Amino acid sequence: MRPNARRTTLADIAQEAGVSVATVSKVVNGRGDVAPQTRTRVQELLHRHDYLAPVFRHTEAAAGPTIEVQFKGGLKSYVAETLEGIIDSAAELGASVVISRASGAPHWARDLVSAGRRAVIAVTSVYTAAHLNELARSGLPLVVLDPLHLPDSRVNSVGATNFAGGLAATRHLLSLGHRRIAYLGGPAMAVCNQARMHGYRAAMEAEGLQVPEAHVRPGEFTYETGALGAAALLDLPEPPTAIFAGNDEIAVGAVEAARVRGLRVPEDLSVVGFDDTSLAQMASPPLTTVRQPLREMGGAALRTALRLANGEKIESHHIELATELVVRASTAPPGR
Amino acid sequence: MRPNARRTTLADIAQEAGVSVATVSKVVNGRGDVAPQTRTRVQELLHRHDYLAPVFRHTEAAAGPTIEVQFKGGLKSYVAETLEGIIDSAAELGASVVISRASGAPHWARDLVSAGRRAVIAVTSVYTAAHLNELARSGLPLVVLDPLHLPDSRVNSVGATNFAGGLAATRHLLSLGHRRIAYLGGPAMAVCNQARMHGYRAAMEAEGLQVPEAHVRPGEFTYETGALGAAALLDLPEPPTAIFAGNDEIAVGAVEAARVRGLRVPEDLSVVGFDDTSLAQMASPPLTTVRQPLREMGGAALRTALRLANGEKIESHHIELATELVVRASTAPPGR
DNA sequence: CTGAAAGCGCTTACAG
DNA sequence: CTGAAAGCGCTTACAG
Repeated sequence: MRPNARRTTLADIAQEAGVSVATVSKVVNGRGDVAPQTRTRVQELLHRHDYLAPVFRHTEAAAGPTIEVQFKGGLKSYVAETLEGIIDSAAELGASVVISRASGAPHWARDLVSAGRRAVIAVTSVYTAAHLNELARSGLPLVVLDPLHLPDSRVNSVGATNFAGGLAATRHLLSLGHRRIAYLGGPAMAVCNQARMHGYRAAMEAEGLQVPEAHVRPGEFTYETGALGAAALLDLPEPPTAIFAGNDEIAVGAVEAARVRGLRVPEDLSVVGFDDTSLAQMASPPLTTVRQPLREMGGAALRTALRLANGEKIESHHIELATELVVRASTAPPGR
Repeated sequence: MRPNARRTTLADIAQEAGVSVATVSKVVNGRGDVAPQTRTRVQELLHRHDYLAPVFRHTEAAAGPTIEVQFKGGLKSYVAETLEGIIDSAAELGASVVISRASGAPHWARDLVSAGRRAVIAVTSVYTAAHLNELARSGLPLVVLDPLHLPDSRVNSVGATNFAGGLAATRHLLSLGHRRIAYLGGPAMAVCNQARMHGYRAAMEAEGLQVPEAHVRPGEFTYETGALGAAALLDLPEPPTAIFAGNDEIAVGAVEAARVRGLRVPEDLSVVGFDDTSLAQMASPPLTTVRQPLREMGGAALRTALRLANGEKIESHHIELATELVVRASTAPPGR
């Protein structure tokens, strides 16, 4: 960022605001004894001049602005590949990446500001009104990657075209000749899951096919959901000949459920995943899946975070990158 | 770290060293115009009092000391699970984790010091003499996780009992009745690979078995090495009935090579992996493998890094955590 | 609520 | 090489 320019000091701001350095200092440190009007004017100037406390100048000069990436649950392939995209874009743009688990500690956002973080990227997390308030109070910008909620204009988010992906996956199975296709999904409340499922439903309806209730099963984005859900589906009087899974882990669990029952994939059962993490390429058989451009999504989130940290305006509070069907060896025409 | 104690200032050091604050300041900033003797005495005191420049005090108060984790190549399951261990231990001990790819930039170590990093953890990397010199000059402590070189007394490292793991994996296959067992390994120069291979050789020799040259194949720790290597092994006039793979990715590649040839695992071919990453649990069939306690290894590396950052002495420059055989569904007695 | 003044911890030209 | 002195950018009691 601005290589040679002398950094703005409190004195600069004080002069421009027509107040004393002491008053500006109070605003920076959030003391109470400042008139609301004065506070607003000074804050406005601090922001416009991208004022940075001297405690952070040294660090930023050496390692650039630092962005905090928070994740929930395990550091699975999905998160790891997104993180790779974030790290590489950060290296390119001269920023640093701190990684941690999302914490619900009382003043987490203010603590992050004190630690010099310039923005937060949350990977697949739920944010509550309390979270948003805490963030707003701290002034820390947030970018959510693969939001679990509906895009909310108060937060910036990066996702993928989940509906189109669900549609493409299901059409692929239909074009192979499948008619009994089940959907084994993630959490019912997650928007990404809903979009994938509705893409599936849209494709089925367009073909004039009824979806029996038992053929749509929500769950978690885990191997166990895949193994258990597929087992239940295969025990149905009229089992599906193909399963569209909400992500690759579910798909791999479904493949294992088939294997345990002596069914071969794809001869006896076709399976389509979602994400195209390294798991999909290494599954046996390699998985037909819907690719999410995870590294690119990570890169987009990082760039957005940096722009917000610089006080720039963002054109759109939500962007989606294109998904793409990748055909491998886990799908084939239905047997017999 | 030391919650209430007032931090040591330059004035404290100056008084104790019997020099002026200006001189101490010069030492801290590495200026040339200080007598070598004076410099040494002052440096000694700075280190003993754990002097921290004011630019870093604020950050450390809010987020603890920050440790830089560097990896090479992709952020694979192996690295991701280790990183999880590092992150969790850091959260517990109040430290922050910056993650980046290893860079060979000219003054990388000094840049890290300027950015306030207190130590570096390198995951599975090679370090050259140039690296070690750059580090020594910067004074930044290094901990290597799963070193690719022989433990060197100049660097601290954390590993696992690879030889014992190789022995256990091979004995398991022998006890199932296998006699033609092949080793499909990683890079020939990597010590962890060498130790696994020699564990395998030791188990074979103890049983009085000759290992044909063609049954030991080095490669990379990748799926491709597994797929290609297993294909070559299975084309041998007398193919092995079992393969011990240097890691889980190689094992999964071998499973796929078998599937492609119409061979079933474990009925026609047994496969044992190494690491027990999530890949092993999600493979089809689930992989018998040698578990490395990756999270614990990450935690141990983080604790060591923090102790070094605090100027504490470490008892041993290398520690190894125990591996453990995990039997799943990819191994069985040889067929027919 | 505001700001003059004292103070803090550090850095830097410069005289010796 | 060393350090007295001026200066920097900020914070904090405290008087008004």
